Amino acid sequence: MPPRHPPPLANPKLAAELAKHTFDNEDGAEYAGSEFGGFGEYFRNKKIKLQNLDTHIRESNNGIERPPIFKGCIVHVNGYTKPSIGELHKLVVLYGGVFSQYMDSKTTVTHIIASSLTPKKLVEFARYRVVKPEWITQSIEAGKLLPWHDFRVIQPTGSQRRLPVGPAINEQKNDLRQQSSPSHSVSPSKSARQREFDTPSTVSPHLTMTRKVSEISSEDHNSALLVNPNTWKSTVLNPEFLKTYYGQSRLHHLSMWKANLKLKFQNQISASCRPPPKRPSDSRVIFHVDFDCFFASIALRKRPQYADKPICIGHGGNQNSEVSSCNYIARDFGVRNGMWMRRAKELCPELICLPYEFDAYEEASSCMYSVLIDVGADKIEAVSIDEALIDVSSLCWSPNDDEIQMKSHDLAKSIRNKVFELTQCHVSVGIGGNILQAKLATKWAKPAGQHRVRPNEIMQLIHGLPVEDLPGIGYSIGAQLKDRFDIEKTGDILTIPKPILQSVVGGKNGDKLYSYAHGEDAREVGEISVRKSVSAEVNWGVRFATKEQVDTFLGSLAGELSSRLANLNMIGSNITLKIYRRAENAPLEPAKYLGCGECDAFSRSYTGASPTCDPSDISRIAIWLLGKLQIPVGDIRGVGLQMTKLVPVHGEAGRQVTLFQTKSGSTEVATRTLETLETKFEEDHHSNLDVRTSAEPFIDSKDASKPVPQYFVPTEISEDVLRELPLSIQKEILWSRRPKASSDQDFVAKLQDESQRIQQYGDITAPFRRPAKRIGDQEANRLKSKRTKLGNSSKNLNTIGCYRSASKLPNQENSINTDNSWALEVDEGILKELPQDIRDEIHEERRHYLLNQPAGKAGEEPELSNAIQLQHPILTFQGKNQIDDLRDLLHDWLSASSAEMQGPHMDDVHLLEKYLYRVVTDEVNLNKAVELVKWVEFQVEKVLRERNFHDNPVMNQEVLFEWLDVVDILQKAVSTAAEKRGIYNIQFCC
DNA sequence: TGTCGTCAGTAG
DNA sequence: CATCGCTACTGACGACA
Repeated sequence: MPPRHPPPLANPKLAAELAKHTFDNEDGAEYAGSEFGGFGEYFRNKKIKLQNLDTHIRESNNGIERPPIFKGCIVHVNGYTKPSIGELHKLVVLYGGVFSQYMDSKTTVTHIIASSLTPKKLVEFARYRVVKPEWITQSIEAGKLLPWHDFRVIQPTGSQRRLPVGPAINEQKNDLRQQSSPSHSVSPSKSARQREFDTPSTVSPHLTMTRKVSEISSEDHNSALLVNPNTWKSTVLNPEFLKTYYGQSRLHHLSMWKANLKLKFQNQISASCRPPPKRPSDSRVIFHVDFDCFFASIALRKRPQYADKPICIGHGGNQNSEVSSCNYIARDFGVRNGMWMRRAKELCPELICLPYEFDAYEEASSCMYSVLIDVGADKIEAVSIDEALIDVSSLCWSPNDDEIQMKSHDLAKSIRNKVFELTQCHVSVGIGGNILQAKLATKWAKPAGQHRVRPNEIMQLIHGLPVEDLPGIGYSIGAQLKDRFDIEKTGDILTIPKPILQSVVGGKNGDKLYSYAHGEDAREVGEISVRKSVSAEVNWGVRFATKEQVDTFLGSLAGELSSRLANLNMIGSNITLKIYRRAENAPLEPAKYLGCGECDAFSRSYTGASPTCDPSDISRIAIWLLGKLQIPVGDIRGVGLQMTKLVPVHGEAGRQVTLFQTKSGSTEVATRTLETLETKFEEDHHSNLDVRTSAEPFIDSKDASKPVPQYFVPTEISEDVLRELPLSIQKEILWSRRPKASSDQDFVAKLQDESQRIQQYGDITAPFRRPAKRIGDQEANRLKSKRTKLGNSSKNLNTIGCYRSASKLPNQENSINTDNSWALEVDEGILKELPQDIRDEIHEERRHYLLNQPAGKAGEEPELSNAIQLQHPILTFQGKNQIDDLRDLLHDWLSASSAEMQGPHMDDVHLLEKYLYRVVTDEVNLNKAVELVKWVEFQVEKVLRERNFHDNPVMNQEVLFEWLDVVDILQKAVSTAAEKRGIYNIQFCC
């Protein structure tokens, strides 16, 4: 047994954490006197302890005088840093500064040290001096406090998006990046040691040239890159991409295999009528069966000549491909899975790289599983293609431990022999009293062996293991434990009071660590779990130069997701788009060919009222979601689509499947799955089922000839999205939105009140009915000539680069729309009216927007009609959409009404009001709306002046007020709409 | 207090 | 030439009602 509770002060980092910890409001039972005698009392006064710690630091460097470089500085460290938080603490204190452990005291903190910040922290710390750790180390080297500006992590606004990428600066940034936090990287599980090679390597001479030009856009860069047809073929622009990519991606295969196997064995369990006997948790025998370096072993079957040579599996033997598996000879050289080939070859120059054989893996795997099925275990759980758990308690357990030892060894031996017979590959078997123990035992079993962890050995065995060997503990948590507590071994976990541990790694992780450190594991083999998400993503070969390319690829990815859902007979109502964006300081091309390099991840999701698996629904939603992210298309390095809130397709199970490309046989699998899933769903997801049953029926259910449609019908879908949907669905949505009790006061409610308007005034709904894909050429040309008046911005408007979302969903409407494209169309006349600061802001937005437009390929101007419909719709009112026609219309309306001595008809006013509102928000033409309001005002005054001249002045005054009210209402609508887009103080002076 | 959206981490 | 950096799940945390 490891010492459970050594004196805390033996470990300075722990002492620091303890000192930070507040013991208020915690159940004292966890560390009552008997367990952690004196802790609470000893650390009652945190400040004293901190001072003690700092004194301790100063004294430990006996006598050496150090300049008080950081005098007056109060320094706080955020996230992982190199040097670590502990070392920085020491340095700051040694050189005269004060170290602040507390986040909540950041108001008094003078500097925050961080290698990099998550996007959230970037915002949170925007007002603080956030500096790289080098500020500390270099200041000490220089012997004086260096200006913090030179080390800032957050660049001042204005230059955030585009930094000059001249070679010298780039080089420096790469240096910094190598030390940056893994939390910022796409693959945090990769060690920093490996990632440091993820720096730009050889690029084509052409690209090298372009990189020397400052201010080159990522879109231009991509255009240049894609000129090479071979490169183009490897990217997502190739229509064949998904097929070839997924065919060759090891990680894709691993994930798919895992999911399929899991499903298969869960079905088998639920299909078997005999429920396995429930056993107490202390009388179980679990086997963990695992192929030894699976891929490598398979490769060697056909190539026995390499059996005694170091080999590995990867795509091509070149520098930046990843080692996916390697044999034990290669491991002796230090080669590891996931390592880049270049590094592996450095470690082992003789290393031979062999190709993948995905089909062979499946075959060998199924042999192993057939052996395991024949064992007659109580339960079986597929962990992955090469790894499984079986619960053999019925076969092996006995009150006598020696008997368990004997029985389990015989069984393990026979499993290993049978699998080897069938596959010529070795499996190792780990045996233990729970999953944790079995998996750990496998480490001792390998290679080609078996090992059982006896109950009396378990603690001793576990306590010397690196914490990362525990399930669920990876690179990140491991690093935190090392940084914060200086802990690397599992046994040391128990030296930390649980609440303090939890304050660092989180509550659940803390619990898990504690029970694992005691050798306990509550999980059971073959636990049934319902699939909660289906997703498809690509983070390699993603290079876009235009928005059209992104849309097309999102379409393909939506198709992929749709067909995966269909194969599972699933539909879902929540779609999440995930985007990897090239990190601020990352080079335009990472070291890995077409890799994503260092990225920031963003996601946006949308929940509809009823589930779907329709590819065009998914595609439209995805495109719309991307609009919310405002990411320059050239910086997109990864795209993912995920469907959640899943429900199984009821009834005609086969029908949905046949709508999509389906592998032969998968229908059968899916159908078998169905009952299991539905049963499970009804147990687990009552509320989810409600979603479907409560949705509006879109097609008369009495019409039995039609299939029940699974349309995706968001209740609060934006008009943007609505317009993109097929006409039939649009109508159904409008119907489902039919008015309940609409208050005259509630403008928004009136906007929802569509269906009545359809009947009364057909024209107002014209924008909904317009097939968004088809705008007539005539109309497009007229629009073009109109747009040209905006001057040199017209090209950018039409070629598109930045996504936009004109309207947002309720609850997601933030104070200011971050879309800055609106700035382009603010009328110069209006601009003059605005206060100076707002004018500046608009100019800045214009600059920013234009800067972020990817230039279309020279000589390949996208088709105008196509480009326009991607921009925004031209809304029609009573059949008119051109400003002059509309003026005529309004003129006639006013003249006719006033000729009859009438005030306005309020229905007409509301229609116009709504139209103008949407001209601003959806058509994104503030100028047009303002001009129309001015026109109405002008007409009102003019017409009424004329009437005044002839008729009863008293009558006319009442009517006059009514009409002036109309002007007021319209002005308000336009102002409100403009504010929604972040434009204030609109002037309506005629 | 519960629910939702987003982000991060993990395994194989 | 290169290269094929996926996917399902859990958990934390802040915003919101």
